[in-house]
Amino acid sequence: MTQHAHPLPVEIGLTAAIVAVSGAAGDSPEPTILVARPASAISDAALPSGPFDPVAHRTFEIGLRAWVAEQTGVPLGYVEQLYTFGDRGRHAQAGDLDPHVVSVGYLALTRTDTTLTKTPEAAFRPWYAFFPWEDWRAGRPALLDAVLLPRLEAWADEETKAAPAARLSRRERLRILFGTQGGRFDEDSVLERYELIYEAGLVPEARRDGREAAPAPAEDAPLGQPMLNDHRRILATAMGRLRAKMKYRPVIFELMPETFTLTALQRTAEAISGRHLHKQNFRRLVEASAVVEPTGDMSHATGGRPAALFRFRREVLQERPAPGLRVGARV
Amino acid sequence: MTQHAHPLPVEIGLTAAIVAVSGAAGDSPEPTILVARPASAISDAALPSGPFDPVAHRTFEIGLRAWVAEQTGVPLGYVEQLYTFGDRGRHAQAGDLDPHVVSVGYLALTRTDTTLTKTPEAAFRPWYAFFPWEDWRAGRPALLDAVLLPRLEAWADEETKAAPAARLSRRERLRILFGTQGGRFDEDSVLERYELIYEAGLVPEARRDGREAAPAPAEDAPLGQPMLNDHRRILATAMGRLRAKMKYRPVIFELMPETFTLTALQRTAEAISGRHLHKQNFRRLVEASAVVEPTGDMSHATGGRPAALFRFRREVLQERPAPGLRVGARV
DNA sequence: TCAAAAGTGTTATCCTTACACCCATGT
DNA sequence: ACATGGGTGTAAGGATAACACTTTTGA
Repeated sequence: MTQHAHPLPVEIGLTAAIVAVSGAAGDSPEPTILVARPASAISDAALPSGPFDPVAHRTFEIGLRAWVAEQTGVPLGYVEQLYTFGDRGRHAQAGDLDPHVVSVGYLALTRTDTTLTKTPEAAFRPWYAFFPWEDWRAGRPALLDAVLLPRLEAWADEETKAAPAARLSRRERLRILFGTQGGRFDEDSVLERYELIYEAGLVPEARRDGREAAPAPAEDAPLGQPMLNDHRRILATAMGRLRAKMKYRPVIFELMPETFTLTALQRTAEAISGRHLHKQNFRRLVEASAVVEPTGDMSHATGGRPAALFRFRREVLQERPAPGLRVGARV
Repeated sequence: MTQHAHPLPVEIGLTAAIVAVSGAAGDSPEPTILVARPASAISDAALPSGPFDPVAHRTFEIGLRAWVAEQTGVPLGYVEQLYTFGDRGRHAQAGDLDPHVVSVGYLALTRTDTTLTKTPEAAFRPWYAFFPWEDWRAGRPALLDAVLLPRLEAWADEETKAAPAARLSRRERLRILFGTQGGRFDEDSVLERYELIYEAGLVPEARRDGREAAPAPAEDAPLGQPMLNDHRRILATAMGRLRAKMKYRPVIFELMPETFTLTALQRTAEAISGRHLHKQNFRRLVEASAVVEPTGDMSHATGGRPAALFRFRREVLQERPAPGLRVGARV
């Protein structure tokens, strides 16, 4: 009940999931994430991460913006704190890792995904490279039925043979999170799905973490590219948060160019949410919410009939409490 | 881009907003919050807070549960991380406060609000004592029009005289957050409202923080009881999060006794959300969502016709992805 | 002239909100 | 008998989801 009785100093690291959309002006945009060391044969990709210096910077966010600007040159727009991780891996033995590191995860959005001049070893990579099962734009990902679900089902079967769970059964969680057995696939639950997969021991991160190997060896077909430490968990948190946030805040425009066509906006919304959206309903929704206004110009770069260009109406921030794109249509 | 280049040790404090509902079985439940030093003439109330020992505890949550159990004897049910505060007051000068303290805020729910044996100096106090403008159960709080809004309007007027804001104008934020000028009062935006009031310098916390005094001296009619440091901000975060969470997760049952009447459930939902709910719609909603089941027993303690007793159906967790009480009715 | 993409009009359904009335018990 | 709270049926309105077709350009 006392305030900080024993001084137990730890080190604070700020880890950022910096998201951009490549080709947001065009027809096939891809959400990308800034990684420090692009995955190679020898090392996993890592999110950019830096120490927090409480003397130099008054707040985390100021500190974050400072080192990101300094080290990568990427100008951050929207920034939001995600979660603070204090654990050294859920199944690590005491002393396994340095227990004196706490990392505060952040989601940041930027429009710049042009080549980075300052850090050649950092690059924007498509986020679905790390989460292939989250991309449903072209329908149900083949990976799901071919690899992921069979392994998860096997893992769920395991439980039935052993002790029945006190809480939610594995099979029920599978159904709720992946929409098996007639359930819906809720695209916002990125983190929960990753944690299930992690628990099942199907990603290398889990095995690094001291967890027993999964029934099927996952080496031969990695389920998405692994990342350093718990960085993929932070990215999953960021993806889920962005997908959810997009529906009630106009954050998507932080990722769009100044002007854009409605189709480009739809493709970007689809790229982030990982779903295909219904064209007419999307347009009606956008029109009804009055979040954009026509510039009067036309884009002739579309290949077919020229498209009207629009811009974000900043005034909506002052008009409506929740001016997001409440995309809901399944198809 | 490097991982934790310079060791800059800081101390981690865990601060918990521990919520219970007093009289959840009865007709006039009140949401309460555990405070360490009940507000007296000489000192502000404080949320229970303890240090995080990274050696003893693997995760924050384990550490939190440990010291809460040890020091207060309150058994925590649902626990959720809220936010990590790294700043030493938004307007403090460098060196003002110890910059080496970072506090991780938590929301925790408990059913126990019986007298605490272990810590006589801790007590559950109604949360609306700290946020009187958030209680709309008996209609629009008188405090709003009598005290709060006039001062906020004065603060908004100030701006018009000075430079116009680059972003949202004060008046617009007022309208959006407090529902002035025909807007809606969104009960989830507890934190945003508190931050506006704080920015306007209307709470003692803001003045402690080096902010200039508000136009009207706030001493004579304090706007809710102040708290130590930024604890009222943490409580505001907790209230907003609980109000929002209640709508898509069955967290309310963490605050209810094992069996309860539908009216008791409604009164509890009202107590938390701060709104009056429509009886028939609430009941239909509860029935449709199938989150409760009748026990078969009746409660004769109501004063009128006996009421059927219900219990939470834990199975809904396994059936529906978002089994909350989507209360939406205005009246 | 035709491919390729932009853009629109309409209807069915469900969910939300609001309405007013009857019921069972204790005093 | 009557006060007190428990409990229900139904209809209006709006939002959402699904439907297929016309228009305009570049090649």
